[in-house]
Amino acid sequence: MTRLQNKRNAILKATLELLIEYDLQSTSMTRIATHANVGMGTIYNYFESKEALVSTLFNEIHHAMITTMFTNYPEQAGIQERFFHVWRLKCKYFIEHPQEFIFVERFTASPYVKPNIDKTLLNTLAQLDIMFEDAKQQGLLKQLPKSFFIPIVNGSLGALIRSHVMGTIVLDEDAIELAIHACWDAVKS
Amino acid sequence: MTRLQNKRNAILKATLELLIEYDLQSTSMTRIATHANVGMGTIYNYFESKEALVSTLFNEIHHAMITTMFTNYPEQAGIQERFFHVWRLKCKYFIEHPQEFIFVERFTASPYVKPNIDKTLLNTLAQLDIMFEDAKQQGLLKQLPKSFFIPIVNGSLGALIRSHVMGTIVLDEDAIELAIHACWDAVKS
Amino acid sequence: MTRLQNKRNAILKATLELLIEYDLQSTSMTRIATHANVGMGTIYNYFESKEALVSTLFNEIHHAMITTMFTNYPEQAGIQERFFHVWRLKCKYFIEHPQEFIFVERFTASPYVKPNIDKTLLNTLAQLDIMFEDAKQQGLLKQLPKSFFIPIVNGSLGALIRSHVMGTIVLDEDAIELAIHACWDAVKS
Amino acid sequence: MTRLQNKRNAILKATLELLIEYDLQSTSMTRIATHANVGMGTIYNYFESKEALVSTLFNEIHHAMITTMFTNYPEQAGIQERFFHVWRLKCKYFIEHPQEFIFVERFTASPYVKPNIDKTLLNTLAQLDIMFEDAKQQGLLKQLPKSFFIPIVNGSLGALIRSHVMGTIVLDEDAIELAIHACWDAVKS
DNA sequence: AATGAATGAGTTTTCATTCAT
DNA sequence: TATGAATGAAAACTCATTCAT
Repeated sequence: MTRLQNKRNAILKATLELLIEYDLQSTSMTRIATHANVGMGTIYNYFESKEALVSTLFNEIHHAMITTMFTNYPEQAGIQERFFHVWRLKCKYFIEHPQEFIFVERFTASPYVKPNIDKTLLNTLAQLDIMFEDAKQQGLLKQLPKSFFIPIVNGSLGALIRSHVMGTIVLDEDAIELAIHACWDAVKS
Repeated sequence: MTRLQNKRNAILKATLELLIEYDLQSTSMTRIATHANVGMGTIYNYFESKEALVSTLFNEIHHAMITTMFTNYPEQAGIQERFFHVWRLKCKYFIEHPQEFIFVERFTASPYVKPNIDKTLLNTLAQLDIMFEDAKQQGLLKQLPKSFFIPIVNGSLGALIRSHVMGTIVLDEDAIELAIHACWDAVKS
Repeated sequence: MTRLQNKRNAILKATLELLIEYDLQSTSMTRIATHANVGMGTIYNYFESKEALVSTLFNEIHHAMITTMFTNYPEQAGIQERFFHVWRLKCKYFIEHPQEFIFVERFTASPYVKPNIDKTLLNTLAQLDIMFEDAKQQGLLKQLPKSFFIPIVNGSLGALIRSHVMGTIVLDEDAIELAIHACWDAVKS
Repeated sequence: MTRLQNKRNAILKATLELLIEYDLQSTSMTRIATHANVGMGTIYNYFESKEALVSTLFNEIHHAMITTMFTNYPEQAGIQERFFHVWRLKCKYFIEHPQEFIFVERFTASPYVKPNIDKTLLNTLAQLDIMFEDAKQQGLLKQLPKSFFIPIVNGSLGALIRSHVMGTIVLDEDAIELAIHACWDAVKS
């Protein structure tokens, strides 16, 4: 079983590494197999098709990111503490996994990947809504529709992570705190 | 010449329309030609290759967006007026051109397109730096490296535009003002 | 147009020639293309898929055979004359086109080909029913269900043609007449 | 040994069942193994290759059919009795084994199967020649080359069996007798 | 300039067969 | 013996590009 998981993981890793550097079309199955040190046909023992492989990779990263964001989530703490917790972990996750960030950015909203968000994930994500709802109740937020807040925060931080990954800024721990603070200022009343 | 431009434009339009719905690989040159009501070989009278076609489309949209952003730019006005001017126009441009937005989002950072930012464009964009520099001089900005500000603002607004285009929020004129205001709060000290 | 038909015909001819000698699976599209003196992709300009190509070949031969059988069909003549006319022409058609015979035999009832019998063909074939119906009315036939007669005749003649094509018998014009006579004896009361 | 034979038979049965419904190429070894409730590699303990498996199946059915045809063969009886005996049993065999009929029809004359008619079988089949020779001696047959008679009879009956298996006619015991009678009329002088 | 049939390199995918367990 | 994951050769098919008209 360990061996099997190794093959599967090697294939996913190879796919990730190739796709952040090359085109989808020039990242051929043969190339992936070679890069993963695996026979070509082996990929098809683990994934139905190239599309399924790329989609699986996408969904696994997405899942890992969200799971990370809510690790040790202080459900009972104050708004700001919850706010900072979630986005701090998101930033850290992608700064530690820059390839995953590039990949997810590139394939979000691509017609090629079939997103597969399961119930567990949706339940987890519901915490964000609860947080913003609580914040609204306490009059902490700007007079904007609720659905505006996540894009505002996510958008800024995503763009900063991209800049960091591209090397145009350095997003260390201090900078992350300042950045999240800026996002908080953006949404707070 | 008008006829020729018509063909060229028809090809670009067809490419845009197909690429926001379909994959790069499944958007074949034949399909583009058919959709543009043009012979297959005709595309090659206007564009060197598929890559050149897609890159041209990308760069023309990019160019149009930036040109729009700085139309009637009040170079001598106050910081906030300049700040709002630029991003208001960006929002409006993409809300009026949702297909262009989707396309640009999808192909920014794709290894397939070759961005071609010319001098004029760079000069125009330099105005943003000037604005943030002026703002910093006047002590209006947070204590963050200068290169943080554009991602913060651009990221938020981009995400909001995406939400609007996807139909999860409505970004009308009032909402745009509020959103830019939020971004200003994010960067202001 | 002539050129185009030539390519199409060359492809069909090559497919026929290869399929009577080799397996379906070892008759690759590349092999067909080479044999037809045509580029590989060209096949796909004329046929949707390998399956479509083989099915088309099958249906065209089938069509040609039936059309041949009813050429100058003496609709008003006596039963025997009509009977001999049809089967004599079928025998002659396949003796002149042995490859077509082998191919049709091999792919009749194969799950691979999709038979496509159009209305015209069905109307033509209805003549057989009419003939046997007339014969029955005149009390010329054995006391057997009507649907037995065609298999009886067709089966015998088909097997004889196969033997001829395989070289174990010689089915010349005289032998054809004798064979059809035998078939007539089989069905006549 | 019984267990082993069971596996072998399960594999042959699975092959038969799949091949009458699906293509040779889409009837993969994996599919056969799954259908036979047997491990993939197990097939190769009993058969050298896919080709050997299919050929074996073909030859075993062929063997069974011929053996059946000559069970209790009344070597000393009159021509007609022998004639009816043989073909009656062939009809019955295939009506009781419709899958075998479809399979044999499909793979007779396929370049894929390697027919393997052993001496015993040939000796058995020689009885047919003897019967027709005797008939000829007694002046019972038409003035046709001897090699014409078997195709005439076999062809008709095969076509009738096919019609029965396809459901377009019903070939019950009475109909079989009438059909063989028709064949006798075809060959008799 | 406009066209689209022809092309074959390059891609995804299948599947018979092997072999370590 | 029985197994089925691993393999890669070989297949079908796509599609950017060319070029004769």
